[in-house]
Amino acid sequence: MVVMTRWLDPDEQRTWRAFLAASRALMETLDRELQRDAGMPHAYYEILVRLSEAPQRRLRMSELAEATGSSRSRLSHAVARLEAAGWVRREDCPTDRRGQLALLTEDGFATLAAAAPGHVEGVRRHLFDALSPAQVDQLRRISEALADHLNRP
Amino acid sequence: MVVMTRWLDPDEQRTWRAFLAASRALMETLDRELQRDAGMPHAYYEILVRLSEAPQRRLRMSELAEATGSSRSRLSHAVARLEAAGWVRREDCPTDRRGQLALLTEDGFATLAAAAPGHVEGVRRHLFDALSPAQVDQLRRISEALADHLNRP
DNA sequence: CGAGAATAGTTGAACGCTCAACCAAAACGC
DNA sequence: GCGTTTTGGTTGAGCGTTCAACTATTCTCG
Repeated sequence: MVVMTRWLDPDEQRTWRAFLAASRALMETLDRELQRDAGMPHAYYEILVRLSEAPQRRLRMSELAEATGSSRSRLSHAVARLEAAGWVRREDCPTDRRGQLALLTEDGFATLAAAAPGHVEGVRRHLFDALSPAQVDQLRRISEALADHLNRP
Repeated sequence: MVVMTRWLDPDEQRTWRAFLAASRALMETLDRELQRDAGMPHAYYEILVRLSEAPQRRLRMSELAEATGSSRSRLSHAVARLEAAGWVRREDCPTDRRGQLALLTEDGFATLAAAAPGHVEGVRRHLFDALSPAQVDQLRRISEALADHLNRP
């Protein structure tokens, strides 16, 4: 059966391209800043953040993957690099012999603490400073609706 | 001089993380679909789109880079691959001997035409179907403000 | 005009991500 | 209990991006 494409009208087209350009530019800017100032990509920073917030600064690999919205494979590669940098260590999971825990080292915590102010400042300058309080609220609702929608079975 | 970090308040934190998760998930979903259905990443699809819209389906490399929000290096590598696939060809620029034109081949156009309906459907399903018309409008204004802000000198 | 600066584009190495294949341990089902 | 399936995680190859270095042309202006 032939299904007609629901093309985008000019408004939708404009919205989609603006969103594409803005989100890409924002991410690239933050990524570049973090790479320059802390020597790590944003994805790695996020891993350190999640570990730092976890009880005992340790998480199962699968939980960490879930928390950072990453594939298991990506996380596995990333943790390998973070381990080589001395910022993360792996431990066997005591309750499941398949499992691995990733834990943030003192070094990793210190590196994160050093990187955080600059990065947060970047998020504020590049994102929040451009938006009114009402827009921030709108963006939150939009993003949550979107994330919800994408996670539907 | 010591500058106090302007940390994110809980609302901002929530907004930032939601935006991060949503935009990443959206891009990954569309990228995966395009890779599966058309054998190219979203970035390459965008290059073909821009070329298809240009007069005579050809653009200077630097204009193409600008239009797709890409670095010259990235574009150079990308066009090399697209050329190998037979979707794009390079030509010398007649007015500037440093310059190169990228032009969309018939094959490239056909491939784009075949990929477009599926991709547009994906954008609609994953993005617009999740939002009210008011939210679409809000997202456009937010994205344009953001892009503007990021381009300020 | 001519020297220096700016612009256009390419290249190669290093890095991060994806995908598919894989191994090991746990959970399930009869 | 034991084969099957599912889950947790890793691995290596291939691809796309970044960054810095580089060549070649054009622009600037004293």
